[in-house]
Amino acid sequence: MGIDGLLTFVRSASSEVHISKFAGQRVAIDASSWLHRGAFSCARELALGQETDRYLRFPLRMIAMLRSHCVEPVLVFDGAKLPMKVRTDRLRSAARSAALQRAHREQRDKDFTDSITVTPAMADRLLRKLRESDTAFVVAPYEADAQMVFLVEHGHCAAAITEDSDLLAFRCPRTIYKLSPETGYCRLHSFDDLCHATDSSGSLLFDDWQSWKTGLFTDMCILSGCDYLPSIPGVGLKTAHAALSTHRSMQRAISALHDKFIWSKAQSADPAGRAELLQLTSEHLELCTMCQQIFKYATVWDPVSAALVPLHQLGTSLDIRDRDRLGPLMAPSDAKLLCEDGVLDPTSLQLYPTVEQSTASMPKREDVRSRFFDAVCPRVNTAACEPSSISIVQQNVVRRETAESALPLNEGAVAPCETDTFLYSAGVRSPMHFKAFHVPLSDEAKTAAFESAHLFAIDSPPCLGDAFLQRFRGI
DNA sequence: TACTAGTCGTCAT
DNA sequence: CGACTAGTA
Repeated sequence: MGIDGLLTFVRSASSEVHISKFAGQRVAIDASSWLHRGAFSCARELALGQETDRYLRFPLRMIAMLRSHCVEPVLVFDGAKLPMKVRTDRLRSAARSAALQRAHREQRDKDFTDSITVTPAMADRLLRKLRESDTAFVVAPYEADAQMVFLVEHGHCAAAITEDSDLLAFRCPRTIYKLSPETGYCRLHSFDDLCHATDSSGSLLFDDWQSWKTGLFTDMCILSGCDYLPSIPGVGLKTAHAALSTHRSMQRAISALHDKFIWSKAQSADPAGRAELLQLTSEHLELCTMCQQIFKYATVWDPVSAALVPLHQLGTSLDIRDRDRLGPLMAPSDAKLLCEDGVLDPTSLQLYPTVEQSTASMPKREDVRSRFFDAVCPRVNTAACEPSSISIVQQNVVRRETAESALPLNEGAVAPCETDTFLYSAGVRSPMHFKAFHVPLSDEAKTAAFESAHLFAIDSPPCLGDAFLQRFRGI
């Protein structure tokens, strides 16, 4: 998905350049897309579970190509899945499994390549190569897209290289698409150049660019359907653009689109359904507002402060449920190991198996980080590599179990849950899967729990889209 | 005219 | 993931 058709829509505001335009500068790379392309060279082996690392060739070749033009890459890896994205992820992984089934049956090349999945293990192997070659990297806590935009906006990188149109929705200042591995030519989209974008008849797409720049452009992407939320059936980029051009706000555009949709279904006169339709409209607006927040405040890693921060400064404080939709925070020590050191699986927050073995024999860890951030970040704390407590509690996956005395209760892993009960973890560090136990705690323990700001509970995230779409289709 | 659903290519020999 | 296209309202 991404934003379907967006790159074509704004093509007039992009330009063909050579990558050497960025000579002497750093660029952020969407590492997953390079791993994905690399995996084509060994799709069959990967599908059959055979040992191979040929998928590393392509990314390494691309890195060499960039360096040959004096462009220094910073590879940005995907982190954990955002709760709002489960719908899209589920669709994609279902398609991959289906392809894998067919591949096993019919042994067709196409099915093998369709089944390609970039796994954390593959990312781990690339990360190791990057350390060997002193290549900079960042592991995003959640969306690599948001992380790349942060690096570009804060001047760590001059541009982002990707194939995903979401970077424009994130308002990335400079994005490079279609970088040719052979020639080094590519298509550059500068966000501010969008003010010159025209349609096929040559008229300006974004009149009063300032208002598009500050929000309407992203609103257009959301309304046309993004990874976090499907669109109203029949609404694509053109319609979203037209509605926002006329109405100039998400709220009014949604109202207008709903009216139009309902008119087209010729049911506007039904008085019984009217109240429910109003309800649907306001729910849709709320879902779109959540998407706005993700595109603006998604959780990213700030290499300078060595902390998880929102992509942009949060104007107002959000309630905890809204906050966690942007990507739950985690223990600072975990965030550092994950994002800067790249030694944790983003989903489980467990050390990669291979790394765990080497930690067991207590090797030096100084070479673990990327060169680029050495200057701004302190040394790795080896002690922090020991598996410790979980840092995030996601109530919808908590399996409530009775506490048993035999279980080792790690320090710190406490989250306020009910009045007198706290969730106390048993040392599993994944924000997505873990066991927790209801344990009554002493007052001191409660105080300690509240004082550890990084420990908290979140409500079950909604699986967006499905129910919403069904209700629309039911009209 | 615009949206949709489907197909194809991404590597690399 | 995007690009491209034939089919549809």
